[in-house]
Amino acid sequence: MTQSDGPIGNLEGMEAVRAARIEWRLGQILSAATKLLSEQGFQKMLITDLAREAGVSVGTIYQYVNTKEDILLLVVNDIIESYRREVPAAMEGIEDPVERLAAGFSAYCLVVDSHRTGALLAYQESKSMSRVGRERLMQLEVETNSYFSDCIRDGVRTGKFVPVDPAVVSATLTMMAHMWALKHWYLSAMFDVNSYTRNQLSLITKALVAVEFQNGYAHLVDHI
Amino acid sequence: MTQSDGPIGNLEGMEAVRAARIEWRLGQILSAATKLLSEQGFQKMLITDLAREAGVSVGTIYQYVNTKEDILLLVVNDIIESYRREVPAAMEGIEDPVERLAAGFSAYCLVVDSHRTGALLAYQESKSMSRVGRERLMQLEVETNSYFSDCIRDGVRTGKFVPVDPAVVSATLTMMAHMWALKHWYLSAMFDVNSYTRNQLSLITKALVAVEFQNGYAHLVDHI
Amino acid sequence: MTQSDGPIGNLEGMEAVRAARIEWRLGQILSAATKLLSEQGFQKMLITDLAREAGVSVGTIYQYVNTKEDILLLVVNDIIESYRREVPAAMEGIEDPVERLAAGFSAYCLVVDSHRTGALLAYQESKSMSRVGRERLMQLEVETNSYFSDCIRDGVRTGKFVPVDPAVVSATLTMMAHMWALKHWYLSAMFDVNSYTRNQLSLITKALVAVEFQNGYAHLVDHI
Amino acid sequence: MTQSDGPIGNLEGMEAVRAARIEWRLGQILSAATKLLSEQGFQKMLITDLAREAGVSVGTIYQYVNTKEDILLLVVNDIIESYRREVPAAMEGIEDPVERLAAGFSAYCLVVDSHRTGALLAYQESKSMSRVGRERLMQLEVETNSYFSDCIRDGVRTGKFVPVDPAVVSATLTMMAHMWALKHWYLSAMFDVNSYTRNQLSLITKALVAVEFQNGYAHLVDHI
DNA sequence: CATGAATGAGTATTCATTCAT
DNA sequence: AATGAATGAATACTCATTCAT
Repeated sequence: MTQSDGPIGNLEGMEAVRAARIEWRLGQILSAATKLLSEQGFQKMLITDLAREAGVSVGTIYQYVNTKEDILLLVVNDIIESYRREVPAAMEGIEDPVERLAAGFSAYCLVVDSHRTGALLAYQESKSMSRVGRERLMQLEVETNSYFSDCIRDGVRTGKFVPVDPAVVSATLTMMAHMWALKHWYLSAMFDVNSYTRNQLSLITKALVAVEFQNGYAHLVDHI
Repeated sequence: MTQSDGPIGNLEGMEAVRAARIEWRLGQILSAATKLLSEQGFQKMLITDLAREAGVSVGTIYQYVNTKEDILLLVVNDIIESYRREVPAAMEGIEDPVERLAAGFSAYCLVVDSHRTGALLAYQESKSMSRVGRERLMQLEVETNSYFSDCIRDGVRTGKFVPVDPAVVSATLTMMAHMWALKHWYLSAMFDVNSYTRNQLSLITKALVAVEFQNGYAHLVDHI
Repeated sequence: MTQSDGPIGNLEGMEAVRAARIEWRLGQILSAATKLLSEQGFQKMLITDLAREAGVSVGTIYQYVNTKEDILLLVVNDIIESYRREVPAAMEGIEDPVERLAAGFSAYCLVVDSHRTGALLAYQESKSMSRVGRERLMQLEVETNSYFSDCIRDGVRTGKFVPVDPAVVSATLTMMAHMWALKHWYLSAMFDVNSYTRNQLSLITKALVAVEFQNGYAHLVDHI
Repeated sequence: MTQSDGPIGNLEGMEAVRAARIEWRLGQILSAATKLLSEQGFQKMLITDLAREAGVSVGTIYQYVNTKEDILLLVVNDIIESYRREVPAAMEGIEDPVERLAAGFSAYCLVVDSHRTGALLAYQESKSMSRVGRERLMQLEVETNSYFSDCIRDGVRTGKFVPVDPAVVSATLTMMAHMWALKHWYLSAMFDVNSYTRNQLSLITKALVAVEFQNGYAHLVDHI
C-alpha cells in the first residue's frame, strides 16, 4: 500500500481509484437530480441546472451517463435497489406469516419514506422513460409483490389468513406503501411514517387475519 | 320555434347554436387529447398531431383553449366532473353506512374504469400543470374523500364499523379506486372492473365492519 | 328623386348610394386605423381589433381593402391628399416669394398637426409597405418639395433670398414641418403649432432673406 | 505574463478571454443585424437569417442576447454611444460658440453617416421596442440636444448669436443631422456628407450669427 | 352585403448533446 | 478527466385571410 508503485503504477489500485471516482460522481449527480426532479419534474429539470446543482460541468455529467433519461433511471434504480435490499432482509427468518408480512410492509414503507422523490418518479415520469426502462420497472414491482404474495399464500394455506386473492392483496399492500409518497401532501399533516404504517397494518390485519387469531396480533392493531 | 324571428334574427337561438358548437368542438378536442395523452403523455403530444387527430386545424384548437395546459385540464376536469356526478348519486338515499360506502366505492371504480386515461393524468402530469391547476386537483380529491369519510364516521358512531381513522381509510379507498387505473397493466390480466371492485370491497368489509355485523354483508364478500 | 323607381330601381341612384356607403365604410375604417396605428404601430394592430374598433366585422373590412397594407396606405394617402390640397391653395396668388414660402410652410405645419399619426407613419412604417407604396410616397414628397423649391429659386433669382441650394432648403423645410410630428413628445411641452411654426419661420427668414430685405419681414420674425 | 500560472490557471486571463469572446460575438451579431435591419426592417428580419448572416448558429445568438428586441437595442445603442463619444470630443476646447457648434454639428453628421442604419432605426422601429427602450432613447436625444443648446445659450448671452430659443434650435440641428439618414434617398444624389454638412452649416450660420459677426465665419458659409 | 369561425404557414425560443481545448 | 461554448432540431402559438352561411 505504502510502497512506490513504479512508473506504470499499480493497475489494480488505479482501477479502484477510478471505480471510486465513478461512484462519487454518480452520487453527486444522483442527489442533485433527486432534488431537482422533486422540485421541477423531469422535463423542467435542465442539464445545465443539474450540473450547477451537482457542482460539475455539463460535460462531466455526460461522462457518466449517456442520455438525460439515464439520470431518471439512476434515481429510480436507487429506490428499487433499496426495496430489494431492505424488504427481504426485514422478512428474513420470521416464521409467522402475519408477523413476516407486517415486517415486510413496514420495511417497504420506510424505504418509500426515505426515497419519496424516487418513489413518485415511477408514477410521474414513466412516460419519460423508454419502453425498456418502463418494462424493467414493472418487472421489479412484480418481484416485490411476490415477497408479499408468497407470504399471503402461506398464511392462507395454514389458516392464519382468511381466503383472499394473494395477487390483489399484495398489489394493494404495495400500493399502500406507495400511497405514503403519492398522498404525502395530504397524509403528512396527520401522520408520520410510523403512525401511518401502524394505521394501515391495523386495517390489513383486520382484513386478513382469521377471527380466531386476531387476538394474537393486538400489538399490530391501533386502538384509536 | 314557429314564430317569425324578425329582421335581427333569433338572438337566443344564435347564442344556443354558438354554445352547442363550442360544446361540440371541445368534445372533439377532448377525445382526441385523451387518446394522444394516454399514448404519448403530455410533453410528447404535439398540438399539430392533436389537431390532425381531432380533425381540425391548429388555429381552431386555440380558438377553444388558450394554452396547451388547458387541454390537460380539459381531460382532468372531465373525470372530476364524473366523480362529482356519479359518486354522490350512487350513495344518495342509502341509509346503511356499509351499503352506502360500498355503493360509492363501486361507482368511483366504474368512473375510473371508464376514464382510465384521465385518472392516470392526475398522477403522471401534475408537474405539467400550473400551481393553480395542481391545487384545484388536490382540493377536489379532498372533496371526494369527504363523501367516504363522512360515511365512515357515521358507521363508526353507530357501531357498524370498528373504530378507524376516517381520513386514512377514505384516502385508502380513493387510492384503491385509482389503483385500478394505476396498476391496470397488472390487474387487468386477472380481473375486470367488477371482479376487482368486489375483491376490494371484500377486503374493506372485513377490515371495517364490526364482527357482530359481518354476517349481514356476506353479499359484499367474495369467497374465492 | 322622390318618385318610385320601380322594381329595377334607379340605377344611377343605386350607384350613388353604393359610392356613399363605400365612402362611409372607408371613413369608419380610416379613423379606427388611425387610432390603433398611433397606439400600437402597424405590426401590432390586429385586423380583429381594427374591426372591433371600427364597429364592423373582419369580413366587412376585407370588402373594402384587399390587404392589411392597404389600410396603411389609406391613412398615409389621407394626409398626402391634404398636403396637395392645402399647401398650393395657401401659396396661391401670393406674389412675394418670402410671403409665399411662409404661407406654404405654415399650411404644411397645420396639416401635419391635424394628421400627426399619418405624418409619422411614413417614417415608422415604410418597411411595412410594398416597394410601390414606398416609391409613391417618395414621389409625393418630391412633389411637395417642389412647391417650396420653385418658390426659393424664384426668390434667389429676384435677389430677395441669398444664394442657397433650393433642393436642400426645401427638403429642410419639409423636414421642419414633419419635425413637429416626429419630435412632438419633446416640442409640445414648449409650443403649440402656431408658436412652433413662427419660431421656425423666424429662423428660416433670417437664414434666407437678403439683409437688405430683412426689415420688411419683421412680422415673420419672433423676438423672444 | 512570464511567470508560471499554477495549477488553477490564470483566472484573470480566462476572464479576459471570455470578455474578448463576448465582444467579438456581439460584434458579429451587430454587423449582421445592421445589414439585415436596413434591408428588411425588424419584423422581417428572421433570427434564422441573422444567424446565417453572422455565421453562427441560432443558439449562439441567444447565448449573447435574451430576446430579438435586444438585437435592436444593440444596434441603436451602438450609434448612441458614438454620439456620446464623438460629439463632446469634437466640441471640447473650442471657445468660440459658433465654431464649437459647427464642430459638434459636423461630428454629429459624420456619426449619422457612418451609422445610417442605426440612425434610421430610432425612427422606424420605436414601436418594436419596449417602453423602457423607447424612453431611454428619448432621454439620450435630450442629452445630445443639451450639448447644442448649452452652446447656443452661451452664444446668445455673449451676443454672437441673435436671440433664439435654444430648445427649438438645438432640436432642429439634431433633426438636420438625422435628416441625412432619413432623406438619404433624396439627398445622396446631390451631396456627400461633407457638402451636406457645409450646406446646412451655412444656413445655420446665417440664421444664428449676429450680422456684425457674420463676416468672421465666411469659412463656414457656402457660396454656391 | 355582412358575418366570424376556420385555416395553416410562419417564427422566436429552448435545451439536450457534442467536442475542441 | 473536465470544461462550457456552440449547435440546430424541435414546437407552441399567432394572425391575415377566406368563404359558407
